[in-house]
Amino acid sequence: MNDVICTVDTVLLTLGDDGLSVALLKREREPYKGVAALPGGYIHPDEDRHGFDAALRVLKSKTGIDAPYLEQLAAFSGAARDPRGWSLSLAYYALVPHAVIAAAGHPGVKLASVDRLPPLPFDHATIIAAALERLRSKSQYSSLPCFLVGELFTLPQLQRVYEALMGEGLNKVSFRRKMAELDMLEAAEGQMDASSPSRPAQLYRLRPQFRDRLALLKRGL
Amino acid sequence: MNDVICTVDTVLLTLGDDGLSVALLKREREPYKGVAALPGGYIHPDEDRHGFDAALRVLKSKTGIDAPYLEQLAAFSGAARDPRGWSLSLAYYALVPHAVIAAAGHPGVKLASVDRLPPLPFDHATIIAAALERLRSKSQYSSLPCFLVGELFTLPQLQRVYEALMGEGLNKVSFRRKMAELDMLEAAEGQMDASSPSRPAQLYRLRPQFRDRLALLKRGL
DNA sequence: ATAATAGTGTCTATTAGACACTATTAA
DNA sequence: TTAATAGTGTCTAATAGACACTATTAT
Repeated sequence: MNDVICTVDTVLLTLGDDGLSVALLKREREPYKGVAALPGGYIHPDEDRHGFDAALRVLKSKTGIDAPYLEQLAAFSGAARDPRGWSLSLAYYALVPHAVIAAAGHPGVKLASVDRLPPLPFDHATIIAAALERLRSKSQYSSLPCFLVGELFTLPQLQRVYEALMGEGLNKVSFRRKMAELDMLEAAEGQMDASSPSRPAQLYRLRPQFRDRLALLKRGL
Repeated sequence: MNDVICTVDTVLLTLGDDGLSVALLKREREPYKGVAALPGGYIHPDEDRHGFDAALRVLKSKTGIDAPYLEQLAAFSGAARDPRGWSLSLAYYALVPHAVIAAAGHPGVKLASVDRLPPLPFDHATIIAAALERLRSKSQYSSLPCFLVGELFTLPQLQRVYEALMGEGLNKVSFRRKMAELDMLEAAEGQMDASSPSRPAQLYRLRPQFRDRLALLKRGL
């Protein structure tokens, strides 16, 4: 009908020791064989019910990660982006806690700090830039950053995540007011200690209704 | 390679006498021949440099409209949305002043109020709903609504457009403070009168640098 | 002058941030 | 006890909205 190469690419983001990082994999085939690239693959019309399914399948098969926060980013298309011909990539982005990547432990998956990306094939650098912009923008007014922390977390931890994403310090009182306004957290009865030579902080978890959708603020941040 | 049907669909929006409206066209071919649908068509890999180009071409050929505000909305894909098979539609949305549609004057183009849409083929109702959500959301913190008015407009007119999109009245003083903060308007030297049996309002136009990109508010409207 | 809407000055209410103070743990 | 960080009360600053007043036109 019309010979468009249809693929999905996924920007899998996590927050590790050297900040926000993307999962990259060495390509197994030409073009760009051996070059680190976003986990991606062809859409399988006989297997994937829709694009979202395809992104889930690709993530699972290439990184071992199962049910992350996953959202369509945009479609990237054109004659110039792939040497094989006119192509269209459905780009998705996913957020996972750092521990989840370690636990999945797929061999080829390497994390690269978004501030020190290697040269990337196709328009993958553009796709990552778009994902970062989306993540940072949505972090201003939603619970999106919660998907970068584990199931249990403290408010100071969460605030540090927001601060890392938005690149600026946040007022503690305002931050807590906003989290209360979002009304998405519930206190766990345990307490934090481990790392702290100081007062332990209350642990929280996401309330069930916000584990697969976002809580939104009226007036940002 | 993989047999995915690749199309573009465009949600062309305008603000007319009965509120926000979408341009619909009767389909010339099966499936759904004769049914009103979004202007759309196949991607032409030999002709379109990328998806955006395809959307421009489709809009021009089906509605006669030339250089509207045009932005990618999302990709809609899957096995179930088109009886012909697994398909992927790149959806774009466009904003134009009402007068532009009249001036283009393509025969088959009908405007339907978004509150009274006819039954639509494929997932076009979903696509329109997504476009409206995007438009309303971006209107909260950007100059997007300016693309629904003509080249010259008054602040009261612009405020009415914002109010129509957001479905609520806005404070006049705050609205004007925000427009000043956006710093995107320049006064035209003429004055408005025509319709008014009262004081004429100052005419404004978009400053050149905002004619093809958005001005953004820090803290929403 | 009157009616009608444009445009502004200013007061009040709401929201965000600064800052300090109390709380709770480990050593 | 001290050091360190969690958590909160409260004052101040910034922003948004209410409201009324002046401005400019047609009749």
